[in-house]
Amino acid sequence: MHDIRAIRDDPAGFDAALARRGAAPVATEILALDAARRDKVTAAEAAQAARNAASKEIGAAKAAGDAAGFERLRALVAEKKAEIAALEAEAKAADARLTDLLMGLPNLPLADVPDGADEDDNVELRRWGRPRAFDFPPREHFEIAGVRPGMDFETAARLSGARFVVLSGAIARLHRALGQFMLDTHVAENGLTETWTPVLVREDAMLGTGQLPKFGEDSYQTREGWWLIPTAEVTLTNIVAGQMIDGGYLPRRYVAHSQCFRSEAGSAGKDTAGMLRQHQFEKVEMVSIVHPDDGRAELDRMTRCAEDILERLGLPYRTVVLCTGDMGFGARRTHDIEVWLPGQDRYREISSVSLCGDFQARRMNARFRPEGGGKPAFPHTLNGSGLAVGRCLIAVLENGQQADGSVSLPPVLAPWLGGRTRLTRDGALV
RNA sequence: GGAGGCGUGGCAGAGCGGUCGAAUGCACCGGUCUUGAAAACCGGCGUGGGUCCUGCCCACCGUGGGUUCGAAUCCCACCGCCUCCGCCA
Repeated sequence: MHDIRAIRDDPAGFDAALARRGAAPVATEILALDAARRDKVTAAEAAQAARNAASKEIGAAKAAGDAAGFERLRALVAEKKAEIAALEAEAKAADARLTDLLMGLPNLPLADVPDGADEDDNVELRRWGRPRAFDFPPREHFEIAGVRPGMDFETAARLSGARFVVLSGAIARLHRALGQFMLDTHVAENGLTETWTPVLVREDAMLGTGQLPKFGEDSYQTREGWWLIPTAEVTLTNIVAGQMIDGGYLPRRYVAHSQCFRSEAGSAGKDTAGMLRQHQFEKVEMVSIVHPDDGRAELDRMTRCAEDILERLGLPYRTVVLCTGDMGFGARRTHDIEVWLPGQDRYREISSVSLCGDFQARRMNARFRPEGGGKPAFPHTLNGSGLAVGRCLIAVLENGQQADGSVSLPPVLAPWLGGRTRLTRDGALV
């Protein structure tokens, strides 16, 4: 959510920043609602002050035995009371309209974010590794001989429908190894705090991080009203919701390995083969809560944490900065990391790291008290995948595949695979 | 699922119809003392909003209603949390 003062101070600048994201101007409407709200608030407060003054006199009138004065003041208070109720109702209505409007507005891009309409306008920051030269046509992950016994979409369809998978044997273990490797690496090497959270959350949590109110279609909700998290960003970030954080407690850096659930509404027909796009998947997620001065540096740090995982796995990637048209709702700047998938002959998103500024902190009412005293302020929040486990599994399989249908696995995973480093063409770990 | 209890400032915790924006303690920020620190003592210290802004005003004791001249205090509803019993991984 945006700071109404910032909009008051520079409505044109606000609209201009929104326009970079392709959003229509709203500052005029916001300021009109804000002005109406303040008019009502001011009027209501004046009436309240009058009532309070009369209330005080009542005591004196009664004590003095001034029956006439008492009745007169009593009538005045009754009159003000009705007036206050009416004005407060109007102020509240204006405030609700304003909040609804503000809660539906996306965050503003930072100045250094490139303008653009869609992913084609994203700007590459760097590349790491070189895609391997194959002396045979590389297959997609679900076509590789050694993979097929352990990746069962038919059974998953019977159980759950499209966009689900049953993993078994070596593939299930490799999948588990990847998640553990990522989590252990972030904790041991990057100083993040291992966290385990619910995957069912209240509506407030979804509002806080920005999945709601606009994107309810993308997530699942239970009969009891809980939402299934589409990412652990929701729970990790909302850890500080409603809190007053001691300034010395920042930065907070969390990491969690969780199930994620997405309805993929609007993705019909996209990535239907294989396990690239599933309704349920695993992700290792990083979240940082930092001092406002440290947000930009933290974005780079977090991006490096994610890139580091791919480098340890020996998977070629490129890092792009999303253009204004491709950024998510709550982001001010986003770095996507795309891993090379030989089977698709292209880079595909495997991580997205975003700096949200105080946008989510305002929605969550998460504040910190600066060290050395001072007014409470909003911290800045960041979130990033480190990494999407299912997609990483795909990348490991496709990049390591051999002509005979076996797969060479990254040596770094051996400790989580009982020392094994290869998947045979029959689907065994050796 | 059944029964009961509780929601007050950063935290703990009083208050139970007016003198309460709210005692007290802790934490925090000054200051005295000290070579320095601690202790002790003195002072300060909630949040948000409005405004004709070196000030003044308004609101806020989970949320929303109600009773009353007047509500943190009484009543109702809702939300949340806790405890016990049942069930259960």
